[in-house]
Amino acid sequence: MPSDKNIEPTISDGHASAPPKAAKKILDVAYDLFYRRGIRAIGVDEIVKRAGVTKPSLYRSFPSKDELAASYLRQYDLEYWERFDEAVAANPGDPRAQIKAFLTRIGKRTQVADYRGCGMTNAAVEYPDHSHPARVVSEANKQELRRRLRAMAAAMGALDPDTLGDGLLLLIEGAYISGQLFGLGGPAQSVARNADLLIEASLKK
Amino acid sequence: MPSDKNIEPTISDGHASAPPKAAKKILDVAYDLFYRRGIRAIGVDEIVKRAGVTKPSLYRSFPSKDELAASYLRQYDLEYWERFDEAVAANPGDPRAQIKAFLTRIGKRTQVADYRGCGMTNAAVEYPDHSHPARVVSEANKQELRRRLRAMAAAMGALDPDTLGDGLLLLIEGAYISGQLFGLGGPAQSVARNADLLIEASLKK
DNA sequence: ATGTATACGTACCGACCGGTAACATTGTCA
DNA sequence: TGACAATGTTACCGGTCGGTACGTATACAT
Repeated sequence: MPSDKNIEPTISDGHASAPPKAAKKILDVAYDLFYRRGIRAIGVDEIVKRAGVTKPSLYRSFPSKDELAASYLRQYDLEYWERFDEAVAANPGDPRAQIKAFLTRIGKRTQVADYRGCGMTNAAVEYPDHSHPARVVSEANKQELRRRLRAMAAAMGALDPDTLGDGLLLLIEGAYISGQLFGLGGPAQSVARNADLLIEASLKK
Repeated sequence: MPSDKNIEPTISDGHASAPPKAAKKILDVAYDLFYRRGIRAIGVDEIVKRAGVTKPSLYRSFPSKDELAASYLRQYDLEYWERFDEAVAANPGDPRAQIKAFLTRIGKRTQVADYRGCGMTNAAVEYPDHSHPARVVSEANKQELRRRLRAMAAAMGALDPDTLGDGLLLLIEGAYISGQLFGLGGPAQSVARNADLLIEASLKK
């Protein structure tokens, strides 16, 4: 599989004005459009038009639209764990506070009129086929999220860490979805409070 | 808006062999395909082919594909509240048991390899535009679900009924989504247990 | 200056999208 | 038998889909 054609193999861009790299512009535009309006809803023509490039440029950097969608999600994955790790780093050694910080942030992000939820979740809904490149990335992201939540539930001292970890995952996914369903004033604003109640009820006495 | 062309306005079908009604076959096939594979993923050609009818027949009964999708969701809505009311009727006067029965059922339904979640939720993810006919139906269904859950939380005697109702909604949506993300053995199997823990932690002492 | 490699643009492909026009066929009831 | 409504048949529309063949421009090394 010679798919070495991806992003930024160039040197180090030492001095001024390196060529803006068509592939990067394409991925940036695709990221925005795929996330906001859905992958199936966006055609490659619109992507190249908004990126100011042409279609062959897209297909020189990405083997197919499906693979471009997978690249979008790989980028999303990176930024997702950045946000997660920020909440963790802000509360060292206190998994319960880490969760609370992460969920408070999610709860806030959902409180805008056009919130679009989680790009990973949305992609999985759009592509039920488990072998689709985008879905493969999405499922891996969710498996990792589950793993981390269960580990943190164990670190909190939960009676049944796997159940608590999964409960937190359900609340998080519920926040992503109901955030885009209800918009402002929706149920997602209470995700941190509900999570804390669930944690309290799940700890060893 | 003369959209009186829908389903079954015919008399009572007293005796044998009423014409099988193309509109019903179309809606049945569309229901199955839209739900299992997504609305955007299915073209009208495939629907009419699988239904054994022709395209003009579809457009005589439904003004557009978008409206057919909305009709699919209206049918989904009917069956959704049937299932909900079953769980309610099975536990008269006991809202906590009603919730538990409903969530136990959801948890079980998610435990198959190709579970596809909630048709309402999926449609909202596919159509971010709030004015889309399918999304209008979806949002109405979720508003009603929220209303009922909050009312039941109040009937349980929760300290903060709106927060508990919303927490249950988050768990339910999380179960729908993680059911299709993880399949067998996923977090959705614990939705009833987590809901019961959350309820326990939310009641007046 | 010239070769070479890489990045880009023009123009095009067949297939499918949702949707329609015009007409033939059928079954049902009066 | 005749009239009506529902369905089927065939052919078609413009637009968009994802994807590509092929020629051109630019940059750099020699």
